[in-house]
Amino acid sequence: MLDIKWIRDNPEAFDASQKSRGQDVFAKTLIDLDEERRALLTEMQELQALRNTLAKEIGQAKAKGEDAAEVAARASSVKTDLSVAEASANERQQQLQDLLARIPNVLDKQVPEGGEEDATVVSTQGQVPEFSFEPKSHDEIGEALGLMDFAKAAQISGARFVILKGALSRLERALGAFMLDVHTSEFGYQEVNPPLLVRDDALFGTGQLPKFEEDQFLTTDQRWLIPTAEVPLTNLVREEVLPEEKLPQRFTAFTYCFRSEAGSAGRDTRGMIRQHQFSKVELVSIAHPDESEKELEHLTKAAETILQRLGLAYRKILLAAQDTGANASKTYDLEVWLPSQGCYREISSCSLDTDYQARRMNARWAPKSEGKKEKPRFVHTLNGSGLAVGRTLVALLENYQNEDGSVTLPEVLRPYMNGKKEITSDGQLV
RNA sequence: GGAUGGGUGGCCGAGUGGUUGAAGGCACUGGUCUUGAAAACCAGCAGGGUCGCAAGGCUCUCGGGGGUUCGAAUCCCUCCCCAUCCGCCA
Repeated sequence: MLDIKWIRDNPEAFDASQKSRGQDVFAKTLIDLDEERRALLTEMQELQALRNTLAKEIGQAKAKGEDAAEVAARASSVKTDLSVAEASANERQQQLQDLLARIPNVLDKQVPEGGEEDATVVSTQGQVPEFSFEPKSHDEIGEALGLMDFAKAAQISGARFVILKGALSRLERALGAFMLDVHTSEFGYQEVNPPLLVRDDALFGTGQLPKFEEDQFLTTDQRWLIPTAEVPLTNLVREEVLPEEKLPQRFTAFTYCFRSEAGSAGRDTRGMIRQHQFSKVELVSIAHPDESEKELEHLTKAAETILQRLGLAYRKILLAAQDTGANASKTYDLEVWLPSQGCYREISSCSLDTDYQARRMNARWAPKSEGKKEKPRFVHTLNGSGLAVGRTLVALLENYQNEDGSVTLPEVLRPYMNGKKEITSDGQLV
């Protein structure tokens, strides 16, 4: 959520950002609406003041035992006017709120113009593997191992589900544990095991509601399956006022995520790239506004470290305007090399959301300053995948596959795989 | 799911229709005292909105929303949350 006052003071900056994003709401609409709202508000408040004065008079008169009938009659008519004024002020207020709730964050100045093709490649790391044979796709490998079953998953749950078994099931668990260990022991994140079902307010707080309702799964009791652990993790600070010295707060969680994938019909239909349910290790930082830029680098580095340790080739890109999510002022994507597709595919998305989410969930911090007492201010929130576990498994299978169909396990994972080095072509761990 | 009791400022807690945005305490900030610290004492200390150059004014907020009333933290309705007991259950 943006601050209407900020928009009032910076209409050009707001419009420039909206234009870059390809949005069609501009400052003038909002400012006009806000002006009307404020006029109505003033009117309403004057009537409230009058009401309060008269009510006090009545109270005083009664205390002295005097007759207050005349004042009471006046008060009664004020009451009628007031209810009309309140109704129109509230209506305008609601209109403005509804509009603001759907407006995306203001883009950082560094964000390049354009769409998907216009991302800036920040760095490219690791060695793209060369194969002396035609590399297979992860789903071919997994099915050949007998450890990945899309057909049965479809029978049980429908399209966009998968069943992992044996070594692959274990591999997913190992990856989650490995990632959590790195983040908690090396990057200062606290491991959290959050709820996977959340209320409207939580989703509103992180910005999935009201605009992206159709991407979520809603349960029969009006709770939502989390599309990412970003939702419960960021909401950990909702309605809090954190002391300055407690910043930054860093949280990580290994959870399942659920997405309806409405509107992505036909995309990534094969394999486990795009599923209704997938596991992810999420990173969330709650930061001081002056430190948030730096915190984004810290968070992204944590995610990159996983890729590096796993020996996967990847690149880091800065998303262009139209590809940057509504919450974010700036987003880095990490893309991992997938031999079967011969290209880099998103495996992590690390965003600085500035105070956009904090405003929605009223998450603040109290500045600590000598002598002077300052008002609480909104924190900055950041989130990133560190990493998408399902896609990491995909990348491992493809990048570490051997010609005979076996898959070598990277060194760092072996302690998490009972010391085993390889998944053999018949699906055994050895 | 049933029953009961609760939700008040950063925290604890008083307050059951009338100048109560709210006693008291803790925490915090400043000061006095002290070589320094502690203690003691004095003072300050909620947030949002809106008007105003400012000083400051007005207004809203006692879990959320709605209602009764000239006037609501206090009465009514509804929803949410917490606690305890019973039932059910991984």
